[in-house]
Amino acid sequence: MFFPGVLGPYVSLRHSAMENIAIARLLDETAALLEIDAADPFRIRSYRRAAEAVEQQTTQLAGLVASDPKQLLAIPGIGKGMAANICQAVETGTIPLRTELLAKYKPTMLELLRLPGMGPKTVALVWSALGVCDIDALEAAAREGRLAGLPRMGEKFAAKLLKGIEDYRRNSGRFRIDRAQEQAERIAALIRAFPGIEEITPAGSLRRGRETVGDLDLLVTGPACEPEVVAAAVEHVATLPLIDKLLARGQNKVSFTLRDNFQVDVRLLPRASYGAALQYFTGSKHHNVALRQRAIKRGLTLSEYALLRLEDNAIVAAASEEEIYRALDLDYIPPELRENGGEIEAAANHTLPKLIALSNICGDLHMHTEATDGRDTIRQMAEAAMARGLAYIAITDHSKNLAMTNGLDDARALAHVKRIREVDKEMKGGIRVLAGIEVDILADGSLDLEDSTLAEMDIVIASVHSHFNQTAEEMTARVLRALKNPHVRILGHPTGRKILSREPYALNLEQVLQAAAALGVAVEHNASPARADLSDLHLRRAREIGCRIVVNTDAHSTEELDQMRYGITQLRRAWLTAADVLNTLPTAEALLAQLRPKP
DNA sequence: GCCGTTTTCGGCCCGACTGTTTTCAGTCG
Repeated sequence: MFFPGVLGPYVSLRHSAMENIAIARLLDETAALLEIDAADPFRIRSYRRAAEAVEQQTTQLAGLVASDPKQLLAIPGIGKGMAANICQAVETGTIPLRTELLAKYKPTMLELLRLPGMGPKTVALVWSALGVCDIDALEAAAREGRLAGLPRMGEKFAAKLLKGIEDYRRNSGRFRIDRAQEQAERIAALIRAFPGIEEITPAGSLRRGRETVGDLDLLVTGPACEPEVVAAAVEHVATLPLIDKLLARGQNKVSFTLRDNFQVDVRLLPRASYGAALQYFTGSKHHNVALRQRAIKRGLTLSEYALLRLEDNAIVAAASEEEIYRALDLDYIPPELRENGGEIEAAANHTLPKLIALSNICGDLHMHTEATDGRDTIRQMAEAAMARGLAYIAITDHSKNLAMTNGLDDARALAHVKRIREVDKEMKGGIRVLAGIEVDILADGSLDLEDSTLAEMDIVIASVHSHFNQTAEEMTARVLRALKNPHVRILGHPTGRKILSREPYALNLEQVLQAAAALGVAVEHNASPARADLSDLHLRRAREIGCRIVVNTDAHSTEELDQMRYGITQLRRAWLTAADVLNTLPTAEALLAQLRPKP
């Protein structure tokens, strides 16, 4: 936590302000280096656990280190050694063991671990055998066939690796929307501390709700941003404590990067032109081009400063986006639709859809508890969901095939249903708690629990968790067979896509969506920003085909229930309305009636 | 390295799937 008002913006907070997330990253890097070093796997796991524990703390540990380091020991997973590591991290910016290992290996090797198929053993192997320690060298080695001499590295491996490198390069430098959102909120809070700042809005792809964000554009306005006084506010922004590198500092713009290389551009704008700037910097580029063409046809010209009449440069609109769109004879276009994908025509014809909103969501049908890999209890999840205004939820823990998550076998799953039913009663109608399960689809398309077990569930979500290198035909056949199991009511995260780490697996999604529509199985859009597994195009297609769509958080803790907002953003980008999504139905009964009937 | 003891040593989520090594180590979830 930063306190610019107390410490003043000029005090270097570099170490004392080391945030939990940065400490967690150091611990995690140490774990990765230990893996490459083939250290004791349990020791490695302690570092990983410690990293997770640190990340989940709601108070900043740097403060604790300064006041009472002993309190660190109260955190589960933090013992004497880790407490010392955390203190070192806060005081020196690194951990001794990490420094030591970085002398033996190279920091770029940590990046290699992010490539699919590259685990610690393989990273260590290419380093010892070929001296390869970064992505460029690895790519060269793969292309030149130098990997072929190494165990388990044939043609197929090299091809997969090159594809992985390509995907990685395409996505690197971009940040997941939730990370960008968090950073935007933190920076906005610091900027707002300056008197005379009234409004701060993230523009660019964050405002449009893209899955990933390249850099952050923050637009700021208020009396302090008027031209004659803006210099002081610019000074405030240019000296924010979280700035790592100051890149540029102009009359009303400050550019900088954060420690993780995330670039932020802050623009301080007078109120009178705020709408034009917001419109301009929100984009997209294609949307803006089309809008400017439309303006010219009307004898107007649109820039980041204003919408002007060409003949006499008179200002037609500038202060708000609404008046700019209105002056162009358009209905207001929500940022999520601004991709030049037909939204301008629709706005002209008054046929823009009334997009779904977070407030339309009445239930969440996919979440985990401490019974498997979740963090909280059934009761805690129910209470948290109720506090968020939901009318119903489904508890859907993992099944046994996901052994790593302590997945439920038939006996445990049945016992879990009992407990869910009890909690449902305890909630006394404040919220309905449905019993469910997320079963795994095995390679042959069968499910990993007995039908008699599934029959006890209100909601059965079938998900593919292991997809590896199957062909599209194999994957599709697998999913199609699972859909035919009459107990399955939802197809979970159907593409298995993970943002920033891998491509969607090959799967004939068209065939799968058709089958789901025909069988009445709902298709899930997973709201978790790590997955966002159906793209907006997939979602539009699903609706066209007549698929029932649900949006679920797949929350593993009460806090993750908040991730619903990111799922809604993706649905909005797909032009979906509340009527297109099943879990906007007001009651559990209404929803269950719309899902495929239980056999 | 952490934890929880039957307190100071032994346990620590484990099974499916991959490539290509004819028998399994490595990766993934």
